[in-house]
Amino acid sequence: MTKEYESEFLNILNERGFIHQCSDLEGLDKKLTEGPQTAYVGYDPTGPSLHIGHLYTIMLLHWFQACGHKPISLMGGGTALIPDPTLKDKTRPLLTPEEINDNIDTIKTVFSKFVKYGDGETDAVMVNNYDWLSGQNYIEFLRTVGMHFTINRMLSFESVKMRLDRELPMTFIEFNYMILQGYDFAELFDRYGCTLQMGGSDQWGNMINGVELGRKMKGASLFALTAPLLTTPEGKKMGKTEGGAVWLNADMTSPYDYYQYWRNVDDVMVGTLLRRFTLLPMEEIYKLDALQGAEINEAKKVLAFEATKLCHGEAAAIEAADTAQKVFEQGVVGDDLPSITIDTSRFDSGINILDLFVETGLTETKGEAKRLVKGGGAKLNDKAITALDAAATKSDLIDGEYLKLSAGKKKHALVKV
RNA sequence: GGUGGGGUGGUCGAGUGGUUAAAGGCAUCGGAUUGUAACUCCGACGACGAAAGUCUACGUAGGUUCGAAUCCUACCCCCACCA
Repeated sequence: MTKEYESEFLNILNERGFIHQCSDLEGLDKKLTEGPQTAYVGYDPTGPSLHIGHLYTIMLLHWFQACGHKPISLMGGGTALIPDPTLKDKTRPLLTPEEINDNIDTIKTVFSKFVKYGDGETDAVMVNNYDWLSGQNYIEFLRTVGMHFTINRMLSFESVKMRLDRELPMTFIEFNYMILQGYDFAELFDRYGCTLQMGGSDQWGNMINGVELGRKMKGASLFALTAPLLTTPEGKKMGKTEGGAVWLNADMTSPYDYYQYWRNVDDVMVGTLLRRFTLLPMEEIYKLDALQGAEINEAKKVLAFEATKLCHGEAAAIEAADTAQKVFEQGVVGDDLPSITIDTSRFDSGINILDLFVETGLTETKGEAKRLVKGGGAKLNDKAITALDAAATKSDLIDGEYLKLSAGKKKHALVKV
């Protein structure tokens, strides 16, 4: 394949499908060949963990570092205090600083799996914009930063226009979001000589503000680069599953569930996902992407394994793959299934099967468990449960050690004594 | 501040005194099919209960009524126009 760009970084991004928009591709390309650069991606800690939807920008940071540059992960501890109006038709409820700090703490642990932090020249750093936003003096801020923004231009941004066009309310606090985000870029330029901001394509408007502000305030030549948002063929956002988001923190989405998420993606997404979320060489990806029909399952296994390995480590990925193989291909019990442990004495009078479904987390409520039984999707040791008042007894224990409960064909859990 | 409109289940959106746990769509969950895919079809879809049934729910709080999401009062919030 011919190289389209001078810089290794852009070539990698290009062949892996990460380039959507750029403020100045040629200029950036040139800049990247001049030596180590610094780039950042901002994350709003509005949830307790990052999910798959954030992953592709983390990959951007990964590749950036892999190409000999310095990545910055910016925690929006300050901007999270301000609701981001982008692509939303309602104002997000305000978070408290405590909630935000808790979120940052759990989010932090994820990043170190994808980028290397430290004090070296190309080691990543993590910063929190609360540090420079919280102490801002309103009048001073308006004079130094506010002067550079015209309302005319702000009104033309998609995020604002959409609200106005649809006659939905947009509050003043939301209106300020883009200014603060723009200011981050200028600040990071000062602090780290950071000249590139990367992000999802939904952030384009916000990012462009940073580029312009940096030029106006600092005379800096800054770049913005966005990656296309991931959507399913039907245009739905990826990263959601029955239980909600697929989280990157292991205690919120287990490595096994994480593996299963990738294992079950839509056929047509496999190639795209392999490019974006694995580190496999491109030749290998081309090969996998060329598979047809049922063979695509092999590509999905590779995808699931590689993605899990990247996020949770090789050992966890092997275990998840092993369990999946046992459960789905051999029909035996895998070690990595979710499990609970209960006291043997509870078997003496039999345990209500519906309670067990709730306790294992396979269903949220007993009502849901009941529906499952009625619909024929509830199984105990792979045998369908037909009675709503069924009870599990000691004789149901396999090898006297455990029970296997299933909700549908794909969700299983173990009850151990 | 004034006038008018509006706040319904995860979401969108019907419903203006009883048969309304509340139409319909979407989302979700199961089943059939299949490749642990997509499409399609079928079923389920407030909680508790084996069931009968009980409880909770239509912005909040009271009230009228045998009976209210539906009527009245106050309050909160949103929208539009006016000031």
